Amino acid sequence: MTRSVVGWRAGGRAVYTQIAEMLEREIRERYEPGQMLPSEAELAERFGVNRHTVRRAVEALIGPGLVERVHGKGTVVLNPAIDYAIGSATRFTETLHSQGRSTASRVFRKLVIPAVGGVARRLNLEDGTAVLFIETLREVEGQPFCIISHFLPASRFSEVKDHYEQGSLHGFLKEHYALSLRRTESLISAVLPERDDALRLRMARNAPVLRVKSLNVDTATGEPVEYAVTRFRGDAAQLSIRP
Amino acid sequence: MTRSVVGWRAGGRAVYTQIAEMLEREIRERYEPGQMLPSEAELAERFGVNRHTVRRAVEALIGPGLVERVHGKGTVVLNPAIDYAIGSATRFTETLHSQGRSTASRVFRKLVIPAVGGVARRLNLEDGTAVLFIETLREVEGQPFCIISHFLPASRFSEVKDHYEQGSLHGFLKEHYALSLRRTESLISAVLPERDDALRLRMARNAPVLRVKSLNVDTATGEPVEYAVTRFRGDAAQLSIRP
DNA sequence: TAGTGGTCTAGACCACGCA
DNA sequence: GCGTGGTCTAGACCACTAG
Repeated sequence: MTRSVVGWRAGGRAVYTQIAEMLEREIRERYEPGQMLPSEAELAERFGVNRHTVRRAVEALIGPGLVERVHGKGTVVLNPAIDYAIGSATRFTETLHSQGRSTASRVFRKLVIPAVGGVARRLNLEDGTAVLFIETLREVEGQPFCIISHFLPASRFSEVKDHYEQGSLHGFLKEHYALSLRRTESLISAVLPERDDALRLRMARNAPVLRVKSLNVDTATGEPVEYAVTRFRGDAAQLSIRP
Repeated sequence: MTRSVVGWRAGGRAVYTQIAEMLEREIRERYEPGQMLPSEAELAERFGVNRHTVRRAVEALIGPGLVERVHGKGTVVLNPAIDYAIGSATRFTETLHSQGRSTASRVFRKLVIPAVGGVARRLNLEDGTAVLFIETLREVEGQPFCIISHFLPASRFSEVKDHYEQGSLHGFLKEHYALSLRRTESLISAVLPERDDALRLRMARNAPVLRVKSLNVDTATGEPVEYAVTRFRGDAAQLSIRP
C-alpha cells in the first residue's frame, strides 16, 4: 500500500526523522512560544504520510523540550530558540566567590510568602514567617545563564520589595542597609530542571542543571540574611573553587 | 477487533504501561545484566497484545536505562538493580575537602596511556607523555556513589601501578612516597553520564551527574601530582563547600 | 458535539547480525 | 536465510478540551 510521495526514501533515513527536522526548522523560524502546531491529521496530510508517522516525528521534538503535547487541545511550541549546541567549548566559569554578586541580573518575580522547611530553618525563622521571595535571571553574552531564588526575612527588608528591580542584590543591600554579607555554606548538586526553569533558561528538560544552595549572613552580627538557590544551565556553567 | 484478554482495561491505565511495569518487575527479579529479553513477537503473544504495544512498553524501560535495543539481535538487559528512588532524603553530602581521600574505593581499571589535552596541560607534561590512568568506584551504604578517574605521571609512580589495589589512593601515595597533596583547583559541572559510567553507577542515562575536576599538587614542591575527574550520581551526592 | 491527542490492532516490508 | 528489531500504513476507538 506504499505510495510514499516522491522522494521520502531518498536519504535512506527514516521518514519520521526527516519530518522531525523539517518541523524543527519551521518551528525555529516561524513559531513563537505558546503557538499551536497544526493538528496531527493536518500534518499527516501535508507530508503525505500516516498520522502515526507524524506522531513519531513530533515525539522527537518533545524529548529536547521543543514542543509539548496537550491532550484534547493540540501540540504547543515551548521554546523555538533552545540552543542545543553551547557545548563545553563556550562553557563559562563561575567563581563561587562572585556568585550572586553579579550585576547583570533581572528580577522577574517578587513576592512575599510564608517561610517553610529549609528556608525557614536556614534563615532561623519560625515556620510561616513572611519572607521576601525574589527570582532573578542572569544572562551571559545574551544567553540565559542562571536563575536565582533569593529568600530574605520580609520584616527587615521591606525596602527591597519596593525598590529593588535589577542589578546586584547584594550591592543593593550594601547601599541601603550598609550590610556586608558573608557566605557560610554552599551545597552543590546536579539535578534536572523544573519546567519553568527549563523554559526561562531556554534549555531542554532532560538536560542537567547545576544547583547551588547558599546561605549568606551579616558579617557583623552573624545573623542569616539571605538564603539563595541558584540553577545554572549545565551546558553553560562550570563552578570554579579555589581554596 | 478488540479481544483484550481478560482484565487489561481494569485499571483504566494504558495496557503498555501495565506491561512495562510487569516487565520491569520481572527484570529486577529474574534477569542479570547482559541477558536477552524474549523477542517482541514472543512478548506480544505472551501478553496477548499486538507487537506494537509491547514495543511501546519496552520503550518505557529504555528511557531509564533498564534495557537497550540492539538492531538485529534483540533487547538486552542493562542493569536490573538501578535504584530510581534514592531521592534527596538520602542524599549524601560530600565535603570537597575529603573528596578522593576516602577509603572505600575499589580499582576497576589501571592502565598506562599517553597524556593528551587537558590531562597533559594540567600535569604540566608534554603531549604524549605516559600517564598512569586509574579508575576507582566508591560505594556508600552498599550503593555506587562515584567514579574517579585518576591521572598521574607514569614515570614517577610505577609502584602505584603494581601495588595499589584498593583503599585510599592519597593514603597510598603518602605511605609509599611520603607525599602530601594539596588541592589547587576544582571545576564543578553538571552533565549527563557516559554510557559506562551510568552502568557502573547503576543509574539512568538521562539522570544527571555531578562532575568535579581537580588538580592536586605536591605540598612541598608545588609540582602537579594528580589530576582527577570525579563523577557523582546526581541523586545521591551533594557537595558541601565551606569557606 | 466537534476536534484534538492517546492507545491499540493488524499487517507489511526493511535493515541488521549472525550462523 | 532466518530471526531480530525498525519503520510505515490503515483504521478503529477512547479520553480530554472547549465551544
